[in-house]
Amino acid sequence: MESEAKQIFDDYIRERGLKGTAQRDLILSAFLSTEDHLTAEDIHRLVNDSVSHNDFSSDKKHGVGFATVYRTMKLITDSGLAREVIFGDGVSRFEHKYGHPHHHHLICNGCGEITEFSSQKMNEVEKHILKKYSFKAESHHFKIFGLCKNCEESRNQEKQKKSKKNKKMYQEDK
Amino acid sequence: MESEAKQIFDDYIRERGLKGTAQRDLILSAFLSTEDHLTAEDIHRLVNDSVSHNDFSSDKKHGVGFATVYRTMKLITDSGLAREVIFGDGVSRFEHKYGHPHHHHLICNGCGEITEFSSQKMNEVEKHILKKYSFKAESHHFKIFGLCKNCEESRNQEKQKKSKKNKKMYQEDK
DNA sequence: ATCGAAATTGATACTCATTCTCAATTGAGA
DNA sequence: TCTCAATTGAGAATGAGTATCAATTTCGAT
Repeated sequence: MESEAKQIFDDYIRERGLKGTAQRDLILSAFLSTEDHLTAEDIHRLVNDSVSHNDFSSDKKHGVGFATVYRTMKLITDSGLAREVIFGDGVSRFEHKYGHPHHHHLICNGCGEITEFSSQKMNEVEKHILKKYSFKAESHHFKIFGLCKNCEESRNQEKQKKSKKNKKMYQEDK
Repeated sequence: MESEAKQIFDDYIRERGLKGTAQRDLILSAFLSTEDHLTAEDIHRLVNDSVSHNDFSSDKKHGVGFATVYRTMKLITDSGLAREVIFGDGVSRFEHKYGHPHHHHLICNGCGEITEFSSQKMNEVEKHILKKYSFKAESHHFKIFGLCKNCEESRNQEKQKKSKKNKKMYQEDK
């Protein structure tokens, strides 16, 4: 649960002689509040929106800064609660690691939806590859980009409408 | 072969009403000259080094600019000769696509060595996943980060040497 | 071979995510 | 409470990649 995660972070902070702060609490809570794959900007927004809604802090002059979000997400990642994922669009995202066994991702190029999957068979194939190349894995990630069911269907409908405008078309390798 | 690739690029250029230029030739040649996974900076260096060695162009005032490298690599990618690969270190790399069937990567965190692999079994597992989620793949990429055999061995040796230097140690009461 | 419209180029300014710097503030152990 | 190291926010800095633009080059039409 969320409180377990907070305990883990708290332990991590104390073990290192670091300090607990209101900002770190806010950022961790924001991160834990959803299962989404959040960017630093997402977290920054979540945190500052929630702060402005809390009137107990009406004397607060500043929101939480971007630098603090980045710094804290690094701590949360190092504590083992988060994993950084890179989908190649130039922005890092953070996903839950605690209580979330390793998985891979389907990323929809249409709507951006992210679906997680895992496969025992794939793990076995990977193990075989690693042995073959005498490679010691530290992390691994299979990403499949494409179209989710919904986006594929709506794209087909668009195609029918625009079917006269077929200009550019080259084949993918297969 | 290299000439076939150049023909493909030439065709691509002409089909689009674009122009052939010395810079584009240089950049394509640099890209084709190696099987490495090159960054834009790598290509920029390769191109400008080779130019300075060619005395036929001693009246040339400028080398090929970074912008031209980026622009041309985009063309080469669009022509189907290159594929952009993102290893998550903040820099894009380009690898051969023409004549190189799809594959995945082992990336050594120690020396940076990149090993390519492919697996029919993995393709089958992927096909199964795609069906399960009704997902239409457009691209996919399995990356495994870790240590190659050499780096793993030298890391173990280092560990043995430094095994006495364990100073900092906080109690782990759990 | 020349002409000229259109494409291309290099330099440079810019964007954008992320990191760094630093003075001011804050947390927590003594 | 005191003290001092850790933390903070603001803004500067970084670094990869893109956009802008005047000058240059290409290439098909003449």
